[in-house]
Amino acid sequence: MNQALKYNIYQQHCPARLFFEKIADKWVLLIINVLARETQHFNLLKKSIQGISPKVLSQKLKMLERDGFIERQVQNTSPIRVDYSLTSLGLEVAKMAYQLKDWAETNIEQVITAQQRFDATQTEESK
Amino acid sequence: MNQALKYNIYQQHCPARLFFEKIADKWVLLIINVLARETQHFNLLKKSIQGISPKVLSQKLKMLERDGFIERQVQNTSPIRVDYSLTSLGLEVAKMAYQLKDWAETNIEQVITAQQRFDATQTEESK
DNA sequence: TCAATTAGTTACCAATTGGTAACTAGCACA
DNA sequence: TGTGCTAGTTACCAATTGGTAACTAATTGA
Repeated sequence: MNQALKYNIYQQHCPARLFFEKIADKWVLLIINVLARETQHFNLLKKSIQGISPKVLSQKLKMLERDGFIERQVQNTSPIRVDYSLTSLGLEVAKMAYQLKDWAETNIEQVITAQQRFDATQTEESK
Repeated sequence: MNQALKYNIYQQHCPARLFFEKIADKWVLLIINVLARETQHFNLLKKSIQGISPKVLSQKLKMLERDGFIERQVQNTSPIRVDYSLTSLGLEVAKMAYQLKDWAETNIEQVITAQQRFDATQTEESK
């Protein structure tokens, strides 16, 4: 059976749609991008992703662990350290997350140009 | 100059980060996926993407047009019809949006399995 | 003249999301 | 015993996001 027929993100209550909504999230994609570089612990992640609060980071990590994208490993060091790393499933999402990140960083100038062009025609029209 | 050094999505106020946050959005990715199949007009888009309200659709389309991802063309039919289609810039994002959609639809079952496994260990622990 | 169709827009409200700051818990070191 | 470190959690509040329903505007055909 074709998966594409079974699950459809355009359908509001389809499990694939609900899941799609979860990964189409800035914090999730940023976290996955950081973990794709290397295993990190909580405070390092917080430092890497500027602007994320411990509350949100904790929530997203929990969700990502439950979904099977990341692995949480408590290290018996002192003070305690908890390592987060991508699973093989998470690594697959990381490829796409990286493409988005890379695209954003290399094409942002084109977007800014488009915005300026658009804004210029808008003020033109309102004359 | 290396673009990767100039723009960095991990930095909170970097233009690339702001832009990344805009495309890491479920409605945006759904709209782009629909338009990647074929040019559509407003009501067709609304029908295709179950659960989107006209307000949100209108807002996102305006943003996507300003950013240079889609083109808005008013057709001189009666009643009026407005066609939305991807630009070449939009087509690039569409490739990534499609990968995410496809991945979600084909791998959702693995995620559900992971969730069940996780939930089982959690109730185990709370005994 | 009135209903229908397309493409929105608007006001108002509800839900979700996220920030802040202070807190807990366990352990080590001075 | 008290301070510092890690890894969170919690309560409370603010901001953002989104839904609903009713509305506009232009045009066509009955």
